[in-house]
Amino acid sequence: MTTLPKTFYSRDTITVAKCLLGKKIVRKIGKFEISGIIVETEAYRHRDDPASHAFRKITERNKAMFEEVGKAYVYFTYGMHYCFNVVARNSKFEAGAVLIRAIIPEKGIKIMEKNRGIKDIKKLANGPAKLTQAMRITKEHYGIDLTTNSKLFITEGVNKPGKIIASPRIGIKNATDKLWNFKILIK
DNA sequence: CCCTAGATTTACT
DNA sequence: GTAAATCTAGGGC
Repeated sequence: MTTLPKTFYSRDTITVAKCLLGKKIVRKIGKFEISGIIVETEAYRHRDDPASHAFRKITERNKAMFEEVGKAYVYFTYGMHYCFNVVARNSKFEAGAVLIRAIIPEKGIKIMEKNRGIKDIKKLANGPAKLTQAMRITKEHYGIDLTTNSKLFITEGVNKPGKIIASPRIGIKNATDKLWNFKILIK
């Protein structure tokens, strides 16, 4: 299982968002391993994307989106939730990231159930704040390099994602005409 | 099943 | 001060 390289993330943010579908997120906590297949993503870009955190200017919160591709951008919102993004962009943009919105749990399901406090597998990680809670991703992962980190990284998963469904992004008010939410149906 | 409201921190129109 | 890349519980149907 090889970790996805920097070159994977050095492409257009939207391309990376689509290509991340079907890939696998691996999280190691002590000797335990948690993993899941990515089934939904959203692309957030820079100057052409009013819905992006990076649209206006660089700030303390969004600065990771301007840093090296392949890093993690974790932000805190609604007073109680973390969301997990991967920095990705080509050379045309100064900033960009892909929000991981949902995964299908694979390994470590018992740990995820414990982290989430529920047992319904379908609801374990089917939302951006749910998967961070299930995998224990927090601010301490802000800015880590997913291409070199051994506790949290992304590898090849199922190779053929099949049909990709494009939709408007969720929970935003601007740029709802852009179909930058991508998902696949498993089974 | 669908809809509504509340939780609670951060960042800045 | 208020809106935010959200989730859950609870009530009505």
